[in-house]
Amino acid sequence: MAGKAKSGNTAKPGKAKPKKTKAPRLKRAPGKPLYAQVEEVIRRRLIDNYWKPGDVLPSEFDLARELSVSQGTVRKALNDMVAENLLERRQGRGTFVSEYTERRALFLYFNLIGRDGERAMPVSRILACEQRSATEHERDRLQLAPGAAVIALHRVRSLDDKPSMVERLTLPQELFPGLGEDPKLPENLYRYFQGEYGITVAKAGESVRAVAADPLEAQLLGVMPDAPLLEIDRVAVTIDGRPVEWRVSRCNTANYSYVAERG
Amino acid sequence: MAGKAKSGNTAKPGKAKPKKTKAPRLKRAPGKPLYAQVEEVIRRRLIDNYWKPGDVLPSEFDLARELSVSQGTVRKALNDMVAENLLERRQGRGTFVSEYTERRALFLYFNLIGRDGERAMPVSRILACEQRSATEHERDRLQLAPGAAVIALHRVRSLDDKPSMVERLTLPQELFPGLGEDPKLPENLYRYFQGEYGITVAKAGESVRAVAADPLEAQLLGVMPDAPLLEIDRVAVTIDGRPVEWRVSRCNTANYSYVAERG
DNA sequence: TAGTGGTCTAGACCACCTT
DNA sequence: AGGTGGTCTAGACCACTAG
Repeated sequence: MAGKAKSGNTAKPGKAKPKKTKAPRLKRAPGKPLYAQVEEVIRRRLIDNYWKPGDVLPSEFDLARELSVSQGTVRKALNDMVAENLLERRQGRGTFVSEYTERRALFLYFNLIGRDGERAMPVSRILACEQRSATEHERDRLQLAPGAAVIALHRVRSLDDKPSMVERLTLPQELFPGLGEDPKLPENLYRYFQGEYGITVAKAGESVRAVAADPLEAQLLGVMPDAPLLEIDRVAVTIDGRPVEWRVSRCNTANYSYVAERG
Repeated sequence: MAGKAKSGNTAKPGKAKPKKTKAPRLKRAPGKPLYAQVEEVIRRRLIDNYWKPGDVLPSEFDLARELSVSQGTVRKALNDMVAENLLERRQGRGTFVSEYTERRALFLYFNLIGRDGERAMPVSRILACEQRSATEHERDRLQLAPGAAVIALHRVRSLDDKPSMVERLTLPQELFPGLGEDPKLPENLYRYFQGEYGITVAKAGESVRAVAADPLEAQLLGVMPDAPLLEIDRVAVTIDGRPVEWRVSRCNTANYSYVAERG
């Protein structure tokens, strides 16, 4: 998965199916419950891109037969993975691998909402894109080896036509070869990562602070220097926990606020 | 539940058990699944304080017999409520109503962490406490009728002995009679609400912005006026969705940051 | 009509905790 | 030893979606 991928497999997988990690014939005992083993098998196939976002999985009965467990055990495993947002189930249709729909991207990974409670889709303008050695801080956040290369993006995002966020993204160069060459990147980056590089972002940790706008940010966002900005520091990781993106956003929260649910 | 309660029933309920909303003998059909009806019964008993935080529930079999459903249906209902943080299950022990332990309070409702990743317990000092008519904004947040009275608290909270947050809390006076008279309130307010007033906070919604410190805040926190502060606006609600506390915290995030998980 | 997931049941056995 | 929740199975029926 490291080479010079970039295939563009948004729709049909053709016939070159990636490896299916063989049918394991699960047996109980090893300390782990059966349903956990079922989850591991399915998770592995998601990681290996054997099943891709949008794909439909075999039915509960088929999976149960393949893995030599009961349908109820498969059901528990699938429902657990639904709770993790990895799968979606639709009655009468089947079980699907979660996709990065606009709605989902907005709801899961874009948490600025307006005074009216509406989420607005941002519009981005790239200011700079370079490829260079990772700084120590970047290596730390992305778990990279010394000397590793990164792609660094700098962009401004507007909400309702008003520049509202300044973002700096750092990506491991090894995982995203050629990404910087594309002058226009789509707004839904995580879907692009999945479609172009087979990299699926499964979750992200965010830490938020208040900071003062530096002169450049102030100019870009049309605020006074030292105006308060909300800084969102996010590391996005794949299903297997590898960090694949570090993003620091500085937002003018005069008209928008960052939301979270607790409990 | 409105009177002049304040009983102090932290441990034993004595013999004056609150009403148990009778055994309903559930039957399938009304559009709602059986397990959802089981959840409603249990939820109602939590709301009515028939079962209080720390109490142990009857076993799955006993509940199943009482409600005339199968043990598996009760199990699904209980597990759903565990996912909502309302219940906790311990193998070999039983099913318990969630308590506001220090750990739980910190983990669920205190989301400032230090650079080292540690959560510190804050120490509060009350600056003012008054009882007055709710403003329009307060009535809106707490869903109060015009003319309703509120208790307004103003306090400073320190982390590692350094004043780090200025908080304004607004509580419906009707729900917390006599609260202002207690000169020293405990650090874990939500446990106090439960123990003294029988009011259980089940979840909270937060919205976060960056703001500039006003002169008073700057003085209290030892920062320059207009320094950037993180404003956390939280409304806490009970199990049945009634808002019971509005809290606005303004935090110096020079040494702490607000964390959230996404996905 | 056939196939899917959703609900519900009944029963077996295991792992853990208490006594 | 007895009781609790945790796992696993097998089978029935329902609700929804599709062709």
